[in-house]
Amino acid sequence: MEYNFSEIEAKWQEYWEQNQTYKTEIDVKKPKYYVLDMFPYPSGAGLHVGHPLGYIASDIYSRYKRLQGFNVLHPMGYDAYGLPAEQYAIQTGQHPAVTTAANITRYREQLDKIGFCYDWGREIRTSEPDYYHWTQWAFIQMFNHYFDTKLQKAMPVELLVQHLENNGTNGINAHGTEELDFSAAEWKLKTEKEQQDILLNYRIAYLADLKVNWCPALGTVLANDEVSEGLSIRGGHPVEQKMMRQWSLRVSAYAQRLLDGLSKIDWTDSLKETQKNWIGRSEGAEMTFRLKGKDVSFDIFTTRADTIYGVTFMVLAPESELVDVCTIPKQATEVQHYLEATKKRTERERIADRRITGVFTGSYAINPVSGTEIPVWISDYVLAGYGTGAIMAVPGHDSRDYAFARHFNLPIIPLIEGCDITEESFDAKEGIMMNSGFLNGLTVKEAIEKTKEYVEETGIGKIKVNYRLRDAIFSRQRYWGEPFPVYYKDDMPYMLDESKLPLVLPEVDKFLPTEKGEPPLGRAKNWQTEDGFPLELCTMPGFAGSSAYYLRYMDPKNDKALVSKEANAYWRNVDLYIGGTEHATGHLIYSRFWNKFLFDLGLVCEDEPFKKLINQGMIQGRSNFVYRIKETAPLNSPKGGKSTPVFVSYNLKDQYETTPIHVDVNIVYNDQLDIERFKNWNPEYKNAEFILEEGKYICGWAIEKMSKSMFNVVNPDDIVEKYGADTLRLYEMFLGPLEQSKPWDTNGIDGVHRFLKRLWALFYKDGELLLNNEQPDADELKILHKTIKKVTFDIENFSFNTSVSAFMICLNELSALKCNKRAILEPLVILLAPFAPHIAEELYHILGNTGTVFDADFPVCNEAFLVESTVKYPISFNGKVRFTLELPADMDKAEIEKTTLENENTQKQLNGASIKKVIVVPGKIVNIVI
RNA sequence: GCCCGGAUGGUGGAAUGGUAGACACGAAGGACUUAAAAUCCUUUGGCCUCACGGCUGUGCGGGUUCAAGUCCCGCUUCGGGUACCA
Repeated sequence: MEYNFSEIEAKWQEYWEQNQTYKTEIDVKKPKYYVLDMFPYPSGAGLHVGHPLGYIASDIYSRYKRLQGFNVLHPMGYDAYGLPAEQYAIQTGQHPAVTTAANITRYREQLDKIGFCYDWGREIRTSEPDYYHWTQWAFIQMFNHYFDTKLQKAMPVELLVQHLENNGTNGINAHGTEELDFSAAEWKLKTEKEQQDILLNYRIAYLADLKVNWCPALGTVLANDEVSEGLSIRGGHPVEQKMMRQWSLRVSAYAQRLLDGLSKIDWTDSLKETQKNWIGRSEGAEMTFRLKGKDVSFDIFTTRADTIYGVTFMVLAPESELVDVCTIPKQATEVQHYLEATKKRTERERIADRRITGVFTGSYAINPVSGTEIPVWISDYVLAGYGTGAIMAVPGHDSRDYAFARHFNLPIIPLIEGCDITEESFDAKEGIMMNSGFLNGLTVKEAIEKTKEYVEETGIGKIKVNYRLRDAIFSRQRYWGEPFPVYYKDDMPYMLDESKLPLVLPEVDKFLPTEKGEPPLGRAKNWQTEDGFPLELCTMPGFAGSSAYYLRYMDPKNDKALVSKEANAYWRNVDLYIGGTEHATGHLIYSRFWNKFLFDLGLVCEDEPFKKLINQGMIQGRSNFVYRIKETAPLNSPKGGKSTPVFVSYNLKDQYETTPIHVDVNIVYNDQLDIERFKNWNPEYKNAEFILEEGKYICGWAIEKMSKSMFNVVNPDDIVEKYGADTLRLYEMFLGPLEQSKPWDTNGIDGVHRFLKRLWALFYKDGELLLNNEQPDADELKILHKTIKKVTFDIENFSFNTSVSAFMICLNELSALKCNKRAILEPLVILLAPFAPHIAEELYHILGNTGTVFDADFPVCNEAFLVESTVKYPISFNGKVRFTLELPADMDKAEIEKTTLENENTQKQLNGASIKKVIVVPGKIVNIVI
């Protein structure tokens, strides 16, 4: 019997489905373990060989945990809303629901071939009404809550209304967009519309006029994490700043908790660091500056209050409300010109061209500490969105201020003894203060503390913590997303009653904005409530559906709640989450925020959604090249030339002038081109000629991104077809450490395929079953248990590449011993089952078992079999190993030293030299220093 | 600029401070075969040597240590993240 992988794999995949092997239910008798993959957006291109990397790793871990007796939740679903399907719909008129469904079918086929242990009974799709019901529901809760800064948690808005009725804004602890100030009496005098407008300032989901990232090409607003360097992440279209009334989520209120939570979770340091930077906590002081000659004062934020004596000018952001106040009539025209010029520059232009620009307002502020008068300027290097939109400029010790001062010839004062500021500012927080009044002689660190105290005591300011984290803009002017459960009355937003959920996405005739420029939902017929109030026209962004999907998997069919109390109490949170780093500042922040919000409401029992997180590395492509000799370019080329292209093999190409051309990696084997297939690959090369080396055409190669245009995309289906799913799974793991980025190179897959064939050969040879029931000897037991120990350790550490090599070593050793013993092979098969489930099932049955191998117990290492009676000591001289010496394992240090020194090889090496020192590490090494 | 990772044979990669290159690919040689595939065996970091063996070697330069790919300091370089964040 041969190793017929296609037959075996089809057979077991069918068995698993028929027997519901991976169906998961709550079982309080067993400990739970929740393994989650980041669910995919089902794109039209299907899966390439890089996509399943993380899925294979999580699948191995899930199966391993199950074999160890855990009740493992391992679900999968689809992030089904998204821009590409809608862009495609705009171009073709094809409804995004149709293309999305087709893509999902394709994904499912591809995933099924790899043999994953997902419980497909729990599948979710974010675009299904019974799923987005709960996305809409969560939004309503966010609208109905505010963030209490003292309790550091979400509280019902009714409590806030009570407070406003009794005390106005006095003593209020609500995180707000703006600081408001009114009395209880004033509150009561306001109209309902005015009151609603004020409440929007505090709600966690709120509507506000914001400066947003507007992408004209996509016709929508984008969140900060969807924009990079002024271009949209999806599609790379230019993004501009625009004021718009938009829904937002008050993520910034949770900044401190999002930061604190990082210390409780097992994520990589680099990912935590990325989130820390994104949250961007900075401690400093907010100080008040008075304007000279006017009864106006304004606040600035600084982390370097200690440099207050070095302030030589102030700078306002162009968008700041203070611009009007500060600008004197004489400067008005100039300021106006500057503001207009700034407005015209897009974010992208500002990044590309960092000119120093600015304009003087004509006003002077007064330094609250030194009393000095300092000019107030306007410049776009100060951002309206951070701090107070105004800064005190200390050119001596801030490089941006320095550049500005140099450009406009403003004074620069050094504040640190001995610092050189002739060429650049001295930004480091070190040294002894000077020119700084009461701070002179202190170190910078002392000065920072002293200034803080001073600021608090004198009341010229207060200690303040600022965060870089912005609220998440939640409106998208697109069709293919969750509708908001929102209607408008008198221009104010109101939530639909929860009984009206889900609010189903309506049909539209086209997926484009209306003539009036409204979002596509403006085309929907009867898009209004029963009472005739208009419904919201925007839809929710991509991250809406992915923020709480891990909760829904716990209880996917529940139509009363997102997740039942008992399902949540059992499954709690994700024990292991595997996915890419690209979600570090998007999904992984939003999910944590969303979960914390639900936690505050008492709806989920864990404060953090993902306990342990592993980022699998990117699989890069490995492209192949052929080299066309230049003068053999096609006839229609400007240079003319021969009509038949001539290609020269890699190692001979330097003898010619050549053009490298990407060639499909699927017609290249071990860098050798299949010439016949190449000729058929592109009609242009039908009659091509080849200059070969040693009868072969060898291709060049390069590591590039895996993409269609580079012809380096490898489809997992092709690999499964040719080698089987088990080989694919083993090979993906064998490529290298899970977290490292590495190129896919199909060369080398033969190694793991041979491994499986040789494993098979321990059971069958020439159609004869070799399996026997003989007692294993000590050597065989040692090989087995050594492997159990190594593989268990490696799985626990997610070092799957080394576990595959441990299996290979084990097999090499067993093959050498011609071991066909059941007592050895049966545990080995179970050990291998998480990695290569199909062949393991088959062999498990050949061993005479029934049912599934995944109901077996994972083998446990018995250390007794690993005990060695002797140790081979490397004997080194001055650190260089010269020979080895086999000594009894229980020999003590003194004895080892004595035996070593008496050894004739030692005497030979010493050659009469005197010994300075002998280091003996029992069980390890002997080093003789001469 | 700042933060985080890397850098080891022709290639992917192993290596709790203790014999660097496990395991695999590729390559070379051999066996089997009419031939090919498949399979099996041998060799495979570099240099010197018929050989025994020796020298050298983990991006570069220092250091700590009996002993450094591994720890420390200073660079080079590649990848990722992030940015007029005051």
